[in-house]
Amino acid sequence: MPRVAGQIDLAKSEAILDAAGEILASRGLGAPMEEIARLAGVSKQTIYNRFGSKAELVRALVERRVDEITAPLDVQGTTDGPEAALTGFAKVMMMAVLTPRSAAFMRLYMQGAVEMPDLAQAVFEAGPKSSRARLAIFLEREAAEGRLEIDDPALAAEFFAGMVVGSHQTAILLGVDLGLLETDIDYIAKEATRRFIKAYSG
Amino acid sequence: MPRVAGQIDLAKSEAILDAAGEILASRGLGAPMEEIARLAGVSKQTIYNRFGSKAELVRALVERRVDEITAPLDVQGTTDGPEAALTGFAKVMMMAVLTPRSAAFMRLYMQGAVEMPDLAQAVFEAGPKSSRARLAIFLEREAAEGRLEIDDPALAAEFFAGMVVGSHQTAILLGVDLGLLETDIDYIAKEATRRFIKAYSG
DNA sequence: TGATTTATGGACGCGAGAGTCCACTTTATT
DNA sequence: AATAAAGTGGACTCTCGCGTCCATAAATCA
Repeated sequence: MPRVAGQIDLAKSEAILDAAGEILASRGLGAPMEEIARLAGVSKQTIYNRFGSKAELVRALVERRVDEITAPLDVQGTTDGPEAALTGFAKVMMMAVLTPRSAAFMRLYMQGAVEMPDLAQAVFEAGPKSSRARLAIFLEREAAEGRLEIDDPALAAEFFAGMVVGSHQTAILLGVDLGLLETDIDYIAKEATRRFIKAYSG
Repeated sequence: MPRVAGQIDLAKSEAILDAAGEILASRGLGAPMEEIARLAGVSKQTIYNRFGSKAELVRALVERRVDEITAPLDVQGTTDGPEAALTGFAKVMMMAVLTPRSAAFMRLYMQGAVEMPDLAQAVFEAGPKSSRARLAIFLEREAAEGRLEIDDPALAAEFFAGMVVGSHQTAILLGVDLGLLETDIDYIAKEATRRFIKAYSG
């Protein structure tokens, strides 16, 4: 008989979300649906068929992105002291935060913070909060094994993350290009690690 | 003869800017001019007579605000070590950054970063950049007088400011209420100062 | 008082973008 | 081939907000 119901092309939904991310991140929440449809190679109606409304599309987009950013920021402990792990964490974190792309997304979330508070909350928990929490766990372990002296691991994690990201994040969110090179990132990561360990040694 | 030209009520312009700040900060750049006019107790036409366009109004608003935020973040050095000065700086900074009002303004600037890059740049230089610069000067002085050992004062200033503001800024920009009390701010300021000094002692 | 400037407020033109409608085409299934 | 679901594209409605226009009303000077 006929084509069976619910047989939609999942790749097309992905294409729509990709396009939405591209357009919305660069032009803000006000960007028109027409453009998203055009970039996705899809008719506007198809977007509405699948997502219902612009708000729902944004919701789906953020939820997918949340899954993406949760993963990479783990802290691998080694036996030869916390230096390497902290420096590695610092580098990954800077990379994650300071690319124009993630800055554009962050601006998008912040713009939506008023209209869609629950989404912004989810982003915060999947991003900054969870990465700090993992770092705190790592620090607690290091402290337990006597390599550092930390009374408040959560606060220490905040401090380290803050040192690393610092005002660079504010700058890039304001669209100011600081022109950080890979060597700068290396330097900052190493120096932050060195000072942090000094601050938390017995 | 007639009323002489250019005899406009300056207080009215202030009222317009106040209202614009209030409305735009809370509702974003998309908020309608009608509301600003209503809150200012002024007709819409008057706003256009004085500012010409919405973009110009925003420009004037940001320029005024830039003047306001440049002032307070000075670092008062004392002879009895850097603790008090740093803790004071930390508290002022947290207060300045973490109020809902300044967060709303920051969101506004970030939203405008795409359309009005020069404005966002001005905000960055008047705010984060200048406060770090002042802190760096203070640290350099402390180092020169042998109370701290700092090879890179600018980076050290970034570190301290980052420790203090940390992820709280990201959170509040995302509209997440961390419920920081005055005692929490005290605790963070003191702990950050303590660790920072430990990290930068000979 | 009379001339002139500024302010009011409400109506209006205009463009833009969300979401809908619909006739038609494509795609998959039996 | 016949059938039904999913997609297309373009026209369409509706709402909203910017910016303008204008007739009228204060305010300010000589």
